[in-house]
Formats: sequence, C-alpha cells, structure tokens
Amino acid sequence: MPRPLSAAARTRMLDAAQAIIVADGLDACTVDEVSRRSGVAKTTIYRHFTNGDELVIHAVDCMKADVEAPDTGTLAGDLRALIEQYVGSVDPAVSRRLYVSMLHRALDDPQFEQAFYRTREAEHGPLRRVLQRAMARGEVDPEIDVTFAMQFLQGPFLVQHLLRPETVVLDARLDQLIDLACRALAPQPQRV
Amino acid sequence: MPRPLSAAARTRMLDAAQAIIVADGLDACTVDEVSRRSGVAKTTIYRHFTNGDELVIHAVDCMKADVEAPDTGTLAGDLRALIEQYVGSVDPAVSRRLYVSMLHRALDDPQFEQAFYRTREAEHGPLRRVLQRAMARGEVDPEIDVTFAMQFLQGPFLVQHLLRPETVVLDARLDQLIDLACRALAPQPQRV
DNA sequence: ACGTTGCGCAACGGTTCCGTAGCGCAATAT
DNA sequence: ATATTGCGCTACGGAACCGTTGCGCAACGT
Repeated sequence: MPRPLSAAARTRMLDAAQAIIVADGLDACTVDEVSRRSGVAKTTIYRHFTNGDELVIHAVDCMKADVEAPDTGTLAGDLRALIEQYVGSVDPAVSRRLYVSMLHRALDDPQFEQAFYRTREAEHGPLRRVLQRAMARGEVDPEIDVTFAMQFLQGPFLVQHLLRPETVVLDARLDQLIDLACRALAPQPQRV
Repeated sequence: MPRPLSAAARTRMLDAAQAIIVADGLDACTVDEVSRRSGVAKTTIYRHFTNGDELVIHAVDCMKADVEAPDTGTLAGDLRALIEQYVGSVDPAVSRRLYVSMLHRALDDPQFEQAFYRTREAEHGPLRRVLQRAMARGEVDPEIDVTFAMQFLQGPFLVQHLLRPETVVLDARLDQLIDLACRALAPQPQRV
C-alpha cells in the first residue's frame, strides 16, 4: 500500500500558486516560482502534476468567483444584484489581469481554453438563470435567444472591464445601462 | 553627410514582422525570427530600433484596419455598413489573436498599451462619428453619453469576437442585434 | 575613384524557464 | 522497529530570447 502523495504539500503549492497569480499575474506563476514561494521542492511538484500547466490550471480552477442567482422579481433588480455580487467579490485589477492572461494562453492551448470556459460558465451561469426566469415572466421578448441576450448584456461590462480599466462602474451609469438593456430586451408590440 | 539607414532593409523587416504576426501570432514575432525570415541581420534590426518591442509596435501600427465612416442616413444603416466594412477587411481569427495578444502585453508594458489604444481609436473612431451624426439627427436620446453608447454598441461584438470565436456573425442575428441596440438608444417619451 | 559607413555574418554571455537525475533524510504503514 | 517511499536539495542539460561584439564586405555619397 503505497503512501499517498502528501496533501499538505499539495495544498501549500496550490496556495502559493494562487498567491502568485493574484500578486504578479498568471505568467509569473512558473514552476520555479511556486517552488520558491511554497517551499515545496520542484521535484515534488512534478510528482503531483505532469507539467507546470496542470498546476496552474488546478490553481485557477479553485479561484472562481462564486455568484448566486438572485431573485428580486424583476430583471433589472436581478441584474443589479448580480453585478453588485460580482464587484463585491472580485478585485477588478486582478480579475482583469487573470481574464486577459487566460484568454491569451487559451489561444494556443486547449487545456487553458477549457479552463477558461469553465470559469466563464461558473460566473455567468447565474446570469443565464436570471434571464430565463425573466423570459418566463414575460419580461423579455420570447423571440430573443438566451445566448444572444447574454451577449447583449455582458458586452458593455466586458468593454469596461477589459478595455477601460480606469473606469469604475459608477452607480448612476450602471442604472442607466441596466435600464437601456432591459428596454431593448422588452417585448415589442410590433414585430421584431 | 552620413548615409541614411537603408529604407529597403527597414521595409523588409517590417514586412516580415507583419507576416509573422499574421501567420503565427504576436508572440512568435521575435527579433531572431524576424531576422531569419527577412534576411536582415539581427545587428541591423538593432540599428533601426532600440529594442525588439519597438520593432513589433511599429509593425502593429502599420496593420490598422482602415474603416471609413459611412453615411446612409440612418443609425441602423450606418452600423450595418460599418460592420460589413470591418468583417470584409479583417480575418477574424487573425484579428482576434492580435487583439488578445496586444491586450496581454499591454498589461505590463505601457508602450503596448499606447499602441493598443491607437489601434482601437483608428478602428472605432468611425463608430463615434456615426453615433454623433445620429445624435444630431435626433435618433439617439440626447441624455446618453457618446462613450457610453459606444460601449453599449461594441459590447456584444466584443463578446462574439473574443469569447466565441466559433460564432460567425450571422446576417439575421446581426440585424436583430442592430435593431435591439437602436431601440435601446432611441429617445424615449418618458424620462430615462 | 575613393573613402565613409551601414550591412551581413557568426558567435557569445546572460537570463529564464522547462523537466530530470541522484542522493540523503524523514515520515509512515505494518 | 523496520523497511518503504515520498520529500527536499542541488545540480544538470536543453531550449528560446535578448542584446552585443568584432570583422570583412559592399554600397553609397562626393
């Protein structure tokens, strides 16, 4: 009965990996650096993971922001609650950095592409549920596809988050944005 | 009167750099590789540019998609024309790759951040002009800020472009999207 | 035609990261 | 208590880039 790999060492190296990612970004999270900061020997890291990428992906998979689908009764209310949850649980600079780096690595590496999609799904699943409830209530035009509506809603935030990092999401603008979006998605008397 | 640096060599290396970026991505565009593929000696490259980054940035600056601001008379028509110009002049896969890589490098390098903004401005300036004309015509609610409206319009495309590369922009969906956006931005009888 | 000077070539030193090997030690299962 | 076996340490070989140096040649200005 072989002795199992040390859970303690595994925890230490994953914690260190996450700390590095938060502090210095995904690209700084190398095997050498994790070894240095965790005190776990590089040799041991390779006993736990077949290569450095796997370590990083495991670390990233443990960093998902957990967002619950709210239920305030209206689409606008749910959207606002969702966004407040999100901005309350994530440092925008860190999140942006990680987002861009993951996107970048995913360009050439299917492993990272998968991991990126997993994170995205975890964070945006609640939005999908909120939307589906709104459609069931008749707040959203039934001709509109859910995925399509999600792109429509996520888009402006993605622009702000990725491309205008200096812009904090202001409350007044946030309300205006939600208002615009809900107006656009609302059922129309005329044909669409 | 010192002989000027060879324009021929400069052209060759910038062309090679662009070819590499298109074929293999921004990260493959290293000084060594440009030297290999262009036939220009590495030494010479460093005589033209102080470092490798400058070469890459110069190459990128010459790759902007040139988009003209159309004037069809309606916001929806202009938007559609803009998008058609854009998709007609750019390979989506290449564009996406470059976009993500630039975003990534811009995380740590102000030079690349500047270059990224320059490209963005060149590509989205026409959108701003189109929007301003629409506002002048009264097609857009005057209470809406132009930058804000631009985020709103760019958002869904950014999502598709960056995060859903498998999705080609379909014509039916495109019309729906433009329709939704115009509807949202239109002036409202009631208060916003 | 001549001399200046940029260009090509080859090689080097430095850095960073990867993944591996050998060895002594210490924890652990029986 | 003892043998097993994972862990830590140190070092290595290899790859990719970076930016530099020295030298001979060829092109260009006058």
